[in-house]
Amino acid sequence: MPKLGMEPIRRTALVQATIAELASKGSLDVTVGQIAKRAGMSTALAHHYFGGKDQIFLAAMRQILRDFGTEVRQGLTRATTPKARAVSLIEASFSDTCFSPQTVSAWMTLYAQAQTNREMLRLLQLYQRRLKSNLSHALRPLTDHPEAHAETLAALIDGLYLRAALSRSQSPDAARRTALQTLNLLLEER
Amino acid sequence: MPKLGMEPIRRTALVQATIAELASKGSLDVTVGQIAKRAGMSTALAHHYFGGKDQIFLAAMRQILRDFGTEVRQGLTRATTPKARAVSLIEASFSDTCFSPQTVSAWMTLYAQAQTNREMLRLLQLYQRRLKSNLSHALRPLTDHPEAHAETLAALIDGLYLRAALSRSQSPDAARRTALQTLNLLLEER
Amino acid sequence: MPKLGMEPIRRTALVQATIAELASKGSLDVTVGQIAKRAGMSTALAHHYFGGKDQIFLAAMRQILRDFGTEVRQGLTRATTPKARAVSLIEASFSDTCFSPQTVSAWMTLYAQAQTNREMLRLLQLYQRRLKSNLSHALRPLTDHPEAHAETLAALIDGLYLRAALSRSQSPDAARRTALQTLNLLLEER
Amino acid sequence: MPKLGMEPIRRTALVQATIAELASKGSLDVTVGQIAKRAGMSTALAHHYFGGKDQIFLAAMRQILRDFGTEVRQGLTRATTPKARAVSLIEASFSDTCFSPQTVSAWMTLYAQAQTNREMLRLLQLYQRRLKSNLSHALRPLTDHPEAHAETLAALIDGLYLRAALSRSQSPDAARRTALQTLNLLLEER
DNA sequence: AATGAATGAGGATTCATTCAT
DNA sequence: GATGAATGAATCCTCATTCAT
Repeated sequence: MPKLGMEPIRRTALVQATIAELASKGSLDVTVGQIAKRAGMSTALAHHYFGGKDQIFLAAMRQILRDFGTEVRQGLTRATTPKARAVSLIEASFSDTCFSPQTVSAWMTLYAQAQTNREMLRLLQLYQRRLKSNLSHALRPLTDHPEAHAETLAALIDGLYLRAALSRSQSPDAARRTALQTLNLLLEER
Repeated sequence: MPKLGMEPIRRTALVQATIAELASKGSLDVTVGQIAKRAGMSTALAHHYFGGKDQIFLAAMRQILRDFGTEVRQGLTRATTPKARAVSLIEASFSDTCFSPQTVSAWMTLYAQAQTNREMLRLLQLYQRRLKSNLSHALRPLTDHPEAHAETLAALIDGLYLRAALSRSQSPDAARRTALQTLNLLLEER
Repeated sequence: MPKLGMEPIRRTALVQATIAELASKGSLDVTVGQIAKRAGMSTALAHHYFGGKDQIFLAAMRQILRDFGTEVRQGLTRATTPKARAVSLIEASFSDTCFSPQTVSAWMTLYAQAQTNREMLRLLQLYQRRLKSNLSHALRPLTDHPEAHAETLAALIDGLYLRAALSRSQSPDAARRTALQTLNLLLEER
Repeated sequence: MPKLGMEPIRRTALVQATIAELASKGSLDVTVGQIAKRAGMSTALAHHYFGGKDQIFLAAMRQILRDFGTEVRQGLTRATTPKARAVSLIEASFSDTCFSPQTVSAWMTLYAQAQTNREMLRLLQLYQRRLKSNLSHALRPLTDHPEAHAETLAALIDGLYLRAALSRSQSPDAARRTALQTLNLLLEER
């Protein structure tokens, strides 16, 4: 019997390498060769396990979103009140990991690719729906317009993230504060 | 005898062609060859006038932002009250032209490129600063926190645009309404 | 304990798979991976039993010629007169099996490969000699020039086959009739 | 103005190089790189002028058929009687150039490719139709069955060529004689 | 001013084959 | 006997860029 069970190991390694390479290059211009090299294997093996560059990329994006989702869920678990749940969603969106180079790169990749790549678009929409649904669920006990406010907050979070991640005109911290203030404003409304 | 004054004509043609190509491809995968062909000249000439692909792209981005800026300024001119000025800024951000394929493509390009390309980043920051400054200027007579509210609105606009442009989970129209409602909310606050 | 007698089973399976794959692809562009998969084993095992792709192909060609040979012999057995023997040779050459996709593919492969592959050439020559020898043997009681006529008929059969197999400008049936008419003509000669 | 008119030169060079490479390799396994190198240019240029490997190959095949066609036409021009025309067609089919390595390779390529490549098939059919039509035209004054006899002779020519070209069991000369004898036989028939 | 010509460098992908288990 | 693992080498193709005219 041959060496067994390498597939998950290799796939994981490739996904990690993709994320790392994405971060170090800071752009989408990452070749399968670079990824494979970083993952310690031949390009042929990378293709063998993923079928193609697109799928490697997709797997990397999925991983990043999965990690983010885990963080979000942990925050929600710790929160005991509806308000605390909303706050935790905002804080997860501006955590340090969200601003690591690879995560920023990945998000920008996702935005750029979503225009042409069906799967990427689906992935992005999944995230967007989840954020909004989490927010509206948290806001339901607190306002008469949970849906509308969730939409506002979700968009605000994305916009603040974009500005903080790319232009540094605002620090992540300031972005988080702005989001929290808007949350308060939305809830105070009579 | 050489034709005189060709430079601005050629440059304009190339910029227009870049924007058009960006729109039709819906992605950054546009080659100099395609651009030059659409502009009715050789790739060599395109290089001659711009020096390289990056600079052609940059010029195209600049043009798009310039066009957007013009639209914004026209809206501001027509507005007679501070509130109307703020509304016009929002409306300009969700106008039809902003959602044309080429503009969406251009914005995503800008976000993606801003990570690695210094000039692209500068351009993006320029837009961001201008939007915020326009907003805060409009809000100044209306609120005690023009800066903070401008920041909030600017980010919200970007986030709503992103969602409306990419995922169609929201229509441009709904995005505009959300922004306007938030504007009202911010101004109603005592 | 090792399974015994697997070798012939595996080899047969691979040969059949090769022929099938040749047919479904309709060309020589068949990979060892595809063959092995169809045969239900790993590529490594295919190599283990055959040593290399060339030998797998060769074995497949041999099998096809062997099958054809069997058909020919059965036809000859059923024929009771010299003329009937000649007719049966012609009919075997234009039987349905000869025009099945895999057989056509195999013949073209053989012709193409014969230029560079010694074994393939030998195989082709074997077939050609056998056809001519079968024909001349059948014609011997019927004509003064069995060798010459056999050569003519053999070439005619190959040429008609080629035309019918590839271009469909002629149906297999028409090809057979043409060959039979020429046979008659050759025998009528005084 | 740039260096002009290179296109036909380059295309010709590539076609010649393809034919030469086909001959020296004796098989279809010829890469664009090898062809380009032999033609003294980069692979990129080869692609530039032809668009792809298939089209380079196709152009080479066309050239070979064109050359053959020219030879045929010259033979026909010199022939003064119908019989002489038929003879000249046969002789053109077994001329020395037809048996040069590159021509043989090209024919085998054509047969093999015709199965999958639409254009190659069309080319082959073109040749087959032309040969038959030339033959039937020549035979018309000489027999009551020009069509049938043309078909027989065309197929016989192809079959004899195949045997002479590949297996050397027969010399080109013997093949020609066999074809001529069959021609006589077909015309003597009452 | 303008361009056809030309290429080097690289990139995704494929595949026959080998090896350790 | 059997196979998953792994790869080197090759192939087609693309593209930004340069150059001579």
